Formats: sequence, structure tokens, C-alpha cells
Amino acid sequence: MPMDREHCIAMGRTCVAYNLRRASRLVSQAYDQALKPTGLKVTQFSLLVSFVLAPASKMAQLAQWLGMDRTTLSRNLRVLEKRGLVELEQGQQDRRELKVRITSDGKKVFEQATPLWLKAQEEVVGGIGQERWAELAKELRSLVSGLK
Amino acid sequence: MPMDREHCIAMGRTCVAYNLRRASRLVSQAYDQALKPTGLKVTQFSLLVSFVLAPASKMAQLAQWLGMDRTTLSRNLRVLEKRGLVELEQGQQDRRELKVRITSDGKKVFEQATPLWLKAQEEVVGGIGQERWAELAKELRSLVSGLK
DNA sequence: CCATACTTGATGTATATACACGTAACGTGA
DNA sequence: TCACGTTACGTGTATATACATCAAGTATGG
Repeated sequence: MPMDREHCIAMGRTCVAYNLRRASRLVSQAYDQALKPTGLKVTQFSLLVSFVLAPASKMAQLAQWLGMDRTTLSRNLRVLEKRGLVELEQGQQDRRELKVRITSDGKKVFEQATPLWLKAQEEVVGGIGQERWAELAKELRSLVSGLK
Repeated sequence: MPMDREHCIAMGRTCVAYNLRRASRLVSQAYDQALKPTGLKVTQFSLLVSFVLAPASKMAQLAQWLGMDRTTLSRNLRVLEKRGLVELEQGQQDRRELKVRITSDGKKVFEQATPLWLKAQEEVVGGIGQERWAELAKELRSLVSGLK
């Protein structure tokens, strides 16, 4: 395998991991900046959204849905728990299970964060327009639908 | 700001940060898996590519190009340096500057990694096809071109 | 020449991420 | 009922990421 300049340029332009990671670094920074008044990072905001969508869901299930390792979700949850934004409850039938629920404090912060999220969203999407982003998002989901 | 189900579904489908982060988690896992025999993660492979492309470049410059915080690059470099894949050299004129150069060991690992990278690349891109990915990548770059 | 502002990179701290491995609880067949 | 495999989650460890802050070198106006 050659290591010449042309080859490296081609890899930089085409590598899916590199291009996605770079984009997500930059985009996450924009959202984190916007959410700063709430003390939330966009990762945490996304988790709150998923708890509202799927209340009292099991962690493994949630992790699968988020395309995230179980243990990653576990640790990300602890951060929100420490801040009192979510509660973990042991399952009734199966005592191994942990159900996650957003607290009233969590709801408050979430509602405070939503307009800030929207501002970041508009700023970022504004670069290419909603239609192009909708198409892009669809393609992205298609790209990763076969993985894992 | 409402917190109803519809709203949350819409946020999940449209949030740029969430969709990019999710995609990059899944994609990175695929590449990391493929690169495992080399002990490299795809982030490290990408760094090696950039050192070949821009030999002896300054860290701040490189970080800017990679859309990465200076301090992130600094720490990621240390990992490669510990493994002896890159060397850091103090600048001649400006003693603050650090120039990064890939070592011969680094080249060896890079050449070993390249066919494995290609395999992951084909697996991931295969899901949608090269043309659609090329278009997608262009849109992605356009999306983030205004940030930072 | 020097005080000061600016540049370059490193450190402290915190979160995000995943793999390998460990532990407790559940289910099941003998 | 109990031994064993399976399932659900946590821990240890390592890397990735960024912000706030610090230290040192450089540039510049006086």
C-alpha cells in the first residue's frame, strides 16, 4: 500500500470516520456553546430527549437505540443522576433491570434548554438550509443502518 | 417550550449534533474493529494521514485544519509519541513551536493499516454506494464550513 | 532596552466513548 | 432443587474531546 501524497489526500476526502468525526466535533461545539447557560452538553440534552420519548426504558434497549455502547450510556447517565436530572429505579419483576426516568428538575432544565437548542439548530442548519439537511440526515441514517 | 412526544421525535430526527454523533459512533466502531490488528484507532490513523500530508507542521495549524481543539490534538499526539509512531521536534526559529513528524515505525504501521482501513471503508460506503457517499461528504463539508 | 500584549503549547478537570472483564439475577433442564 | 448458561448492569482501563487556566517564548511600541 503506497503512502504518497495523492493517496493521503484521497483518504482524507473519503474516509467516512474522519469526515463524520470532524463534522461532529465542530457541530457539537456549536451546540455545547449554545446550551452553556443550562450546564448541559448536547450529548446530555439528547439523552433527556430520549428519556422523554421512551420513559422507564431499560438501559441496554436504550443503548441499542442510541447506537451507543451499554457502558457508555451507563456512565453518561451517572452524570445526569448526580445533577438530579434523572432517577434510576430498579426493576420490579427483574431486579437486574434499571429503569431511567426524568425528574421534575430534569424537565425544568430540559425546557430551559429547548429554545437554546433551537437556536444552535437554526445556526447550524442555516448553513445549507432545512431541505438539504433533511436529505442529508436521511442519507446518514441510511449509511449507518447496516452497522452493528 | 413544550416537551411533548411529537416535539421530541422531531428533535431526534433533526438534531444535527445527535445525528452526527450517533453516526460517528457507529462508523468509528466499524473502523476501529478493522484496524484492531494494528493497535490503531481510526482517530490515530487519521492523524497519521495528516502528518504524511503536512509533514513538520505546527500543532495549532494542524488542529485548526482538523477542526479539533489544540489541547485535544496535543493529547492525542502523546499517545502516538509513546508508541514511537511520531516524533516531536522543537522549532528552530520559534522555540515555542512543536513540529510533528512520522517515524519509520509510524510509516510501517501506517502501511500495515492502510489495507485494513480500505476494507472498513468499503464495508461502510458499500451501504449506500460511492457516488452517494461522495455527495454526502460534500454536503457535510458544506454544513460545517461556516463553523469555528 | 524594556514593559506589555500576543502566541504556542501544556495541565487540570470533566465528560464521552468503548472494550475486556466481573458480578448479580434470572431461567432452565436434569 | 441446583448446576449452568444467559442476561443486565457495573468496573477497570485507555483513548477522545474541550474549556479554563498556566507558563514560556516572541513581537512590538515606547
